[in-house]
Amino acid sequence: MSALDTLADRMFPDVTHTPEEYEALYPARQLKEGARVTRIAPSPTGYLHLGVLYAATINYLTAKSTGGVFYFRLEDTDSKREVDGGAEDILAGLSHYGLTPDEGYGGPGKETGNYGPHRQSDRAEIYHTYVKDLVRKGLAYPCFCTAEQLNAVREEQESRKERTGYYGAAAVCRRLSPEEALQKIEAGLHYVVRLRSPGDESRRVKFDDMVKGTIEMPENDQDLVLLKTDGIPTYHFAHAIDDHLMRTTHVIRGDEWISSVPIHLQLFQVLGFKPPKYAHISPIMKEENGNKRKLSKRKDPEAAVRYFTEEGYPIQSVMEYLLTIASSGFEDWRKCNPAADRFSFPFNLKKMSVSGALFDLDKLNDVSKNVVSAMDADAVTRYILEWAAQYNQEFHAKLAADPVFAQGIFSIDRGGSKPRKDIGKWSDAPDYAAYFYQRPDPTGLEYPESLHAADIKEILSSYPPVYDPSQDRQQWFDAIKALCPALGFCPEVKEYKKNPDGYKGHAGDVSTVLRIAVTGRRNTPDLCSIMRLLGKEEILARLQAAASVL
RNA sequence: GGCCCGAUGGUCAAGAGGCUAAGACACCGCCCUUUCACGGCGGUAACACGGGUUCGAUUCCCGUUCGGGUCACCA
Repeated sequence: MSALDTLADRMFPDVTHTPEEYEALYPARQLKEGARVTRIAPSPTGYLHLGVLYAATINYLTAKSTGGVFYFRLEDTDSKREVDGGAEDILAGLSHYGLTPDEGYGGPGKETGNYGPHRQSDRAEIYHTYVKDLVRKGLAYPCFCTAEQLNAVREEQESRKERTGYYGAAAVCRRLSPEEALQKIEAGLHYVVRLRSPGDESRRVKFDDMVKGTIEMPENDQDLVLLKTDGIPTYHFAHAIDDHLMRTTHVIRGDEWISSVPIHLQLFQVLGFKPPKYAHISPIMKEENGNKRKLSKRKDPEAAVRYFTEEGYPIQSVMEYLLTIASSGFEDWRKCNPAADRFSFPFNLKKMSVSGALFDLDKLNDVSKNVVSAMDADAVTRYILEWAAQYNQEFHAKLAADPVFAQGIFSIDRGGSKPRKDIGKWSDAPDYAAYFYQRPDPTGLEYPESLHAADIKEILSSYPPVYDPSQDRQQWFDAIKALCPALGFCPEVKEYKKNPDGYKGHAGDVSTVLRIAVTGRRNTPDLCSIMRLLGKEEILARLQAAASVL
């Protein structure tokens, strides 16, 4: 038995399996040619972030469009930063947006697929098996340097303006013999396990990134940490092991990882794995003081996907917006295929934008108004009810008290070839519907300045007798026109414009006065429909209240 | 600072060695119209800078500037 074997056994006495066994346990997937296996592998350090949803969308689309597999892996190797319920929130959020993984970690005790476990904290044995093998082969070694020592080395390197890190002369533990290392372990010293990097900084690695193109960088020569003191792997090592064993074909992740690719490639090489294809996507940015920066969980409310749910953006809207950012062709495709399932969009990683897009709320709102305008009243009412139950109970109580009336509100001017686009998110609804539930304050009404109070009062008092709820839109307006001559108003707007001085105003002004008295607003959807919904009694009461204060 | 990546209107973006440099959002104007919204029409607004290569660069090359990322026992 060699000294390295002894060392390896001493370091990992509990490892009973071999890498070969795991290779056999997780065989290559039997998928059709071209099928891509992708994944979303968030770490539960907070709630679902827009960036994660975005990356998940792209991974999902990539897998689905090729008949592949999209799975979920939980990267919970940093217990210090873990947030309670984070994993569940992320999982629930993804499903909510239609990105349900085909396999993976599904919550406490829930695992699907043949390539698990997918929670890294459940994979310690696997990682240890591979590290042990590396130690035995002399490709990894224990390092006993303390944080203080490491800091001292770094400062030294900085003062000499050298590249910092654990490499070359700084890599003291690399030069320990297996016997010396064993001795330190026996002495009870804590250690991490480092890779014995075969890299050379003067050589260059080249790789093809599916979105950024060909990239060339110096080779990695850092003896990076594989296993932390607590025996838990670092991201880099876990990435290599997991994505290999889970047979990921395409690693699609944020471009903050791009500078680590030389490390990852080296890891795959040392472990004897075939590396996956990489696609590094640009993050969604935010503008601040004229500069771009990544959307920040702390500073930007819209970074949390929860924000969109709370604001009441339909899931379709958020997804469509994400897709327009992800692929410039999406909007055109959507225009040609208005009803198509968004996931049937022929997505292509190579057409993704290379630089990060600024998050544009205006654009989201526009996308969302289009989405909402295509829904029927039934759906809109249902969604608003659902949203309000959660985020605006007072409003919910009003709607729920009379669902038919509520649906009536959202039916006005809906449907047809030119639907209204007033509502972009459900939180717009309370204000949109306010006057249906509350009489305007008669003393606060603002009428057009061109009209005299006396004329307004006359309009208000002469209208009630001609109002009949059974009138259709045309009859309703004809009745208003018929009232005009006696009031000194011109029934026809066009005619009025030819001779403005001959009248006090026109039929439109008359209806505006009624509109204001009934709704308290100058701008509303079709007044005739509003009146019919409100009911004659209510209308008369509102008109009278308005007239009484003049 | 080292190493990577990037740069087309305010934003998102097509584009290609020669075009009047698309389109969408936002903004402005006009039309339609009982208000608003919708819709239609039109408008303001861009190839970061300096060198090359070329008959001709916004497009290719180099440099500069600016922006972004990364340099952990975090992911």
